[in-house]
Amino acid sequence: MSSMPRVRFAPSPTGYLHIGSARTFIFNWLYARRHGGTMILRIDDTDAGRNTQDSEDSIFDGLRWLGLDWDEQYRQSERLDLHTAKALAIFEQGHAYRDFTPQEDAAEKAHATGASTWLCNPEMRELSREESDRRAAAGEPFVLRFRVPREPVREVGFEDEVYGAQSKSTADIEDFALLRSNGLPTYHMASCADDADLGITHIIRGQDHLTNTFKHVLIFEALGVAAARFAHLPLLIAPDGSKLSKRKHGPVVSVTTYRDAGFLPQAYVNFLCLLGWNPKDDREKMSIEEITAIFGFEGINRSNAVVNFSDEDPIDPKALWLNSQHLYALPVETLAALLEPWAAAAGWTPEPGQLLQIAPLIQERMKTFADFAAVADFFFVEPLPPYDAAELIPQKGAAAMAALVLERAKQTLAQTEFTHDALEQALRAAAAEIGVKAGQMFQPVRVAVCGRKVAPPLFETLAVLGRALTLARLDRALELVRS
RNA sequence: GGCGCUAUCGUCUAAGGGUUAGGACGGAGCCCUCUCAAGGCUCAAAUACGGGUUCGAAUCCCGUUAGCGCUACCA
Repeated sequence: MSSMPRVRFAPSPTGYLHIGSARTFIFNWLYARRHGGTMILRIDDTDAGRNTQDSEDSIFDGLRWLGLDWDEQYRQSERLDLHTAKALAIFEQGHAYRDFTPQEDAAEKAHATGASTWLCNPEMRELSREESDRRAAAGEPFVLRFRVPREPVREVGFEDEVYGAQSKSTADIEDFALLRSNGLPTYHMASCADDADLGITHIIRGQDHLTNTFKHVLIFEALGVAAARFAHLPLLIAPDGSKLSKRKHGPVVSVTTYRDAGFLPQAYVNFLCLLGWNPKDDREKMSIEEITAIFGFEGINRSNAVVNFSDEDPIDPKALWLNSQHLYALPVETLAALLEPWAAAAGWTPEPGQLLQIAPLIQERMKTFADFAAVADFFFVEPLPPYDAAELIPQKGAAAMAALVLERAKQTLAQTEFTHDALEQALRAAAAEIGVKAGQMFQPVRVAVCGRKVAPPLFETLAVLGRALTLARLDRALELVRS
């Protein structure tokens, strides 16, 4: 009987929610939800100097926007006693020692060893317990270092759920710090103590921690606890192959960018999932429920994934397409409701029910909500923004034809029922009567009513706009074409 | 420098000894059509390089190259 998995996402609050972090959260979340396990959010705020409340808030905001939740929450800084106690336990077991080398000298000595890797300072590693205690009692500052097994050297290994069997010689692992000279635990110490204490069963995190894992295995051993299972995720990288960084790549790495760009959270989650994971069939557009149903480590690949943005366009084209697919699949009622804040942002106040009428006309003409204002303006703006009178002139026609068509349209529309079928029938008949092609009839009307040639289908649009507004705009177009 | 990881169309990826190396985005073209979209169809586009193993290698092994990561009293 295996117990339910317990997984955690452990961000350090030093900036906004990074898309790579969001993806790590999602993969943890998927694993937990797939297996009926527990999702834990742990704020790794042991680096007091760099943590900010703003950052923490933006992480929460980002996760909430993505529609993600968690079952337990901890703050690492509130668990310092635990970390220190565990570090001391390791020390008492003889798996760690005090290093009294002043911080300034340490770097120098590490460099002095030349090209080869700094492993330890034998002088400190071999210090007798008596002397160590004496100097500590005298108040001399020290860092507590893990005593990596050296004689004999041995292999440290673990089985990664994604990368397979991993092993590394202790000859290549330095005596890393557990406690800083100010008494605070390092990341390695705090993280392992918490993972052990919280009963984390699967540590799912970025591949940048793959080599750190050997140290963590050593810590778990020294703590006398069974290590969690590990699953490392390929990293998200920039088109030039470099790691995505806030400093270098700016807004591209922030989840809020996609929210503000009018993405649907479920679409962005879908996009993130497809970076480094695939369902093994040809599905692309998937709901998070569908993904949860089949998520597993087998589907995760091992090479880093490029987020395909450019200087001209910070949005990955595939993310955009995926968003459009989710958008097109929305029920119109849902779409209409989601449009409200975007209408408000554009300064428009839709009539009750108006968005519901408009939604189906523009649904397949938006990639994101950011397109809404440009696509739907003529439904709300009166009078229309100025447009070039030349736009009113039909294909293979002249200004005279424009005037003729518009005049005839005006007469026709003054007495036609404003429904799709009636409008189409009447306008086609009108075109035939004055001897122009249907397109030569429709285009000037479209421009008169929408202010441009590119717009939703004409009859639906007219039906929504209504007779009064349509006739008023036709009048204005006539003035324009005659002047 | 040391150690670790990775390498399939421009990008995301499938194929894990036998396929014309598949799909998707993006690009090009055609169809549909009242414009624009959406949709349908077609085309161009990849196994980093070199050695093995094997009847047969994208796939297994070795090397090279490249990229990434770790190498802090950051996380």
